[in-house]
Amino acid sequence: MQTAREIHAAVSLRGEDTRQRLLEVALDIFGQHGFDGASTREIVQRAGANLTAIPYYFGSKEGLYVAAAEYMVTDCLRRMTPAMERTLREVQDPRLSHSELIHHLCDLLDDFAAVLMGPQMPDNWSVLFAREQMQPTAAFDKISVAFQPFTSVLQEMVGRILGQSADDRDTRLRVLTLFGQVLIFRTNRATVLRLMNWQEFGEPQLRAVQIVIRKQVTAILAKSS
Amino acid sequence: MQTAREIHAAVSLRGEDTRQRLLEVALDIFGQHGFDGASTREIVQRAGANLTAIPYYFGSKEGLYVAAAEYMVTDCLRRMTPAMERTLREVQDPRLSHSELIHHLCDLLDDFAAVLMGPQMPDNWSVLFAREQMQPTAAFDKISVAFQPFTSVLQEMVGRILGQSADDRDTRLRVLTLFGQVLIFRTNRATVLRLMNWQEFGEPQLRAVQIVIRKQVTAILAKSS
DNA sequence: GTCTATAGTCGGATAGAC
DNA sequence: GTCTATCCGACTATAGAC
Repeated sequence: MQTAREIHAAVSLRGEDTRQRLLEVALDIFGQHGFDGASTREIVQRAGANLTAIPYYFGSKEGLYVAAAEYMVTDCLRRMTPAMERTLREVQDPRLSHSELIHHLCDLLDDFAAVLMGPQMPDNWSVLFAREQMQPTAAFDKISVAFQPFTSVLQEMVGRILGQSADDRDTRLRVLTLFGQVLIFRTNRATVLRLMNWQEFGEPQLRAVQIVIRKQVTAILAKSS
Repeated sequence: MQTAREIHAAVSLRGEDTRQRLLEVALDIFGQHGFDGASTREIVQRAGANLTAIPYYFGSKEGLYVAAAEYMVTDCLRRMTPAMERTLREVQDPRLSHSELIHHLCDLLDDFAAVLMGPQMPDNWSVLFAREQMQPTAAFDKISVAFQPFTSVLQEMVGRILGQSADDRDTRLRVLTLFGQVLIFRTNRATVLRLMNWQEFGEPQLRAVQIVIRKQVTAILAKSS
């Protein structure tokens, strides 16, 4: 027989579980149809929850949207954390050579590409992310803040490699173009697949992309320039 | 007094005008709210047309969407055409030096950036474009076909500069990363503005971007690499 | 915490007059 | 070609029982 506390705990667990499933399904559907196009009915149906669970847990459809976006960036960052911590450790040594620094930077970008292109990053997430870039909503702040540590690391490394401040305008522009070279394989996937005659974006494709990016980053940051 | 033919011509003109206004407004609103979120009532209201004009001219809401996407790429290409024709003319000379070729390529990318970032390219257009990239609809084919000449030119030039075939896999990947370096300033505008501490994307900002891209493209395609 | 029932709004499409 | 009127389905949010 259950005590009152155990019953309450069980109920809470069930509630947390419902909340979680709603977040996951909502993220998928908001990405697919956009905020306006997404139907709360479809969300609760696929999540196996009741329609009124959305106002109950998230206040409103908009609250659910913001929570889903937050869930997405948290998950992305969690998968980027190991690579970032490794890089921070490697870079602590102040006597690293120019080419060693470039090597560590390329490793970090490799992992970044792997997270972006990997099967763990559903297309629908990217769509939601892209939409927030061009039409920021309340969710954009959460996205932006969460990604700041990552750009900081890149600025530090690029600045050090180029022998200029991490906050230098040129440094920041360079970081953005580095991002761009990786991101296009995500944001313009349809064009990439068509131009490359690829049917899917799997392991071999990721490898090819990583190789080209390494070549280009090395050339861009080479000492002669 | 008007003849029957003149009256008919006037009506046709009015019809064409309504059609045109619907296209322009539809493009803006589809970009802003997505296909599902866009309201035909809002479109006709802002276009000063009647609700039934959409089924009449475009068959359905979906027909209007495809027509609007087609209208967008036609307009973009029209603005890119002068630069492309100039480049094709410049590149005809088979004795161009390595650095001259790079120079012409940079000029083309400059114009590409100007079209992408310029005030003539509304944010909402980019959003529609981005959505089609990740969730292609019937409109994607029209977009894709229209842009093919542009990628062809880039493949030709990059291949020639690197001394390899225009259809080489490495050539195509290089072209994509070149695109990426420019496109990120469009597709991730919110992140760009925040990282650069820019309030808007005007003439000076465009200039700064063009300078960095020239530097990087030159480094990437330098003979030593 | 979860459910049913329902209110109130807005969506796209069509019929038919002019 | 343009308009009014209308159908009917889908939407979010809420009240209130359990």
